[in-house]
Amino acid sequence: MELLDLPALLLGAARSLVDGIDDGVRARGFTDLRPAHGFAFARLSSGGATVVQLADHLDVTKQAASQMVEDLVSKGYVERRPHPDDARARLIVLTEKGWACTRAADEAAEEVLRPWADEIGPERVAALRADLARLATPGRLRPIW
Amino acid sequence: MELLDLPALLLGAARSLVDGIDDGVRARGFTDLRPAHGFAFARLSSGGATVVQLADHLDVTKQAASQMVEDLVSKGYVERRPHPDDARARLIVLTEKGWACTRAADEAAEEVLRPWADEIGPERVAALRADLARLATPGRLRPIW
DNA sequence: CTCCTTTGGTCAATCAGCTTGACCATATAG
DNA sequence: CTATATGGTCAAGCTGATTGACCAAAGGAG
Repeated sequence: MELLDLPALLLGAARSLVDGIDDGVRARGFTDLRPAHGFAFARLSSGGATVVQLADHLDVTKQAASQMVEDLVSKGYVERRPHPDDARARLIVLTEKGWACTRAADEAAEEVLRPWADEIGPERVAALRADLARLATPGRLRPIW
Repeated sequence: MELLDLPALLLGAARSLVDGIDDGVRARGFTDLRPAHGFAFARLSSGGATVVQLADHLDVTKQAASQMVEDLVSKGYVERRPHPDDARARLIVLTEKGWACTRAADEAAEEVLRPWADEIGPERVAALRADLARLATPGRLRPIW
């Protein structure tokens, strides 16, 4: 059993997926975003997050996360609100534009994955999900590009 | 069926794998390499390649590939030989050190993948391989980080 | 309550890896 | 033979990250 091509295969699949979704998002009019922003949106879409929480989720320094937030604020996707419990912190939340983009990303992901999922069938999808989860360390997601 | 977490799952698995292999390679004494170098080595290990071929494989510009080759030459992993058929071109080939590193990477990959493959069984591995291949565009591998 | 340490956040400088643009040498087509 | 295409390098610049310094508010210990 040749295992050694699995990393390349996995990477290739991940990249196709991410690129496909990114294309779909751009096609829906959000042309000033990178895939990494999508992972930030995913974190922000459940009640917002602080810069530090975002940094932790993206596995970058808080400075990098802060720069990204500044970028997203200037483009109108998120806004900084005072944190309800901590006067030092700010709660970063999606704006309406941010939500619209999130919906567009969900549509794009569905569009890319649906034909593939239908082709291989639900039980294979479930198996793949389980096997991948077992392979991944419980650690965090790093959006790499 | 919730498909939308698959990108993150895939990315997470790919990253665990790549990081695990990278750790193994470092543990074997090759501390001055990044994962991207591994993908270059994979291309070079089958008879060498020109800078342009390498650039194509890595999906970067030929300038970027050239810089990477220069880096690997200076570290002793590859060498530039005159190309047998084309006086403009140079054939980039692995040195003995480059081969040693390639073997180390294979060992590391085996070490990371074997327990997981044994756990889920060969038929699941085969299914996963097939499903991933179907998901990936025939396009090229991009080593992203 | 006051001190001291920890934590959230930003500013500034720097770095690594990649891109674009210009250029040269050789190959190849007409 | 000339003209264009291709392999490769040099140089400059950009982007997304990093490290380091710093400030303000929080939280624990006396």
